[in-house]
Amino acid sequence: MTEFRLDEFLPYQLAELASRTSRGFADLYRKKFGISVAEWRVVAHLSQSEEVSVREVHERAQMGKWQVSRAAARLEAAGYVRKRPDPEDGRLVRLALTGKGRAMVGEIIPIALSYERELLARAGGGDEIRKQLRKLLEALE
Amino acid sequence: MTEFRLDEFLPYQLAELASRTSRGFADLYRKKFGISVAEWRVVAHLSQSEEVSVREVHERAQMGKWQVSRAAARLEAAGYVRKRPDPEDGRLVRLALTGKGRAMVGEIIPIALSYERELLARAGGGDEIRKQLRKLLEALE
DNA sequence: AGGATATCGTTGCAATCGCAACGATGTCAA
DNA sequence: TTGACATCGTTGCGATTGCAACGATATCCT
Repeated sequence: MTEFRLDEFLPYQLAELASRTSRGFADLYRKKFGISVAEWRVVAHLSQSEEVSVREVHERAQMGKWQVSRAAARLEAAGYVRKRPDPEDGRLVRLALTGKGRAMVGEIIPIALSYERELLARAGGGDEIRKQLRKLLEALE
Repeated sequence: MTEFRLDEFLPYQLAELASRTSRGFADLYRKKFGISVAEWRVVAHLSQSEEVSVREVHERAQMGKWQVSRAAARLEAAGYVRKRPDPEDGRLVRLALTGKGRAMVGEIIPIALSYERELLARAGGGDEIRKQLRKLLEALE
């Protein structure tokens, strides 16, 4: 049989890295704000754009649209996000951060950046890692 | 507000890479052999070692032991894996591939390697990517 | 105009997941 | 020996996930 080492296999390594970094970071904000990874992604995306539809987040943040929908519902219930129907297209729902939501994102973003910085520092350097990851991502388009 | 781009954020990029590569590869064997990612990991690990306990797979393959247990149960039902109690320690269950299981792994491994090769080739080179991923993994220990 | 078709967001449901608790077995110490 | 404790693998159960179908709205074509 061809010899094969699972822990040298690229998809396995990536899954490992993803689950560890994602969990490590999520632990930093879940306790403080009670939001999930999906909800974090939505508010992070909303912090870039003033007002966006569910569909846009679904496409740009690579989430299922039902994930966005459910995340938005929870975020609205928690007072972080406001939902209103698009005045021009009744099918669309426009999402935007509330003041409370903006405050939360304003707290999380520095945590995110410092988490990332520390990770890259511990891996030595960082620019080279970013470059290689980008190449991989492009290869998967 | 501090500006922040989700698609430049390391944990997000890694999650993206992991889900795409994992899904892309899984599509290649799920249709043919009807096994899940967890089951693939178990058989891949079994292909390296003659006979191992559930606990060993759980530790080395970074899976919850209940995942290993359930995956092993399904694999046994499908005839890919044999389970028997350890003769020296009645608590342990020793897992091993059957002939059918070895045949399956023998088919999947070349697929895995060629999938990985193509991915790295499309990302240009590959050695540098592997090195950077290893550094990241070490940084997360 | 109006019916067929497409798109958007939501929801019902089944499968999967992780945690915690369990029974079974083994170990250790008194 | 025997009782307390540890470890192994499994399972029950609640939470999360993804898919597919749905109602509502918009667009297109005749």
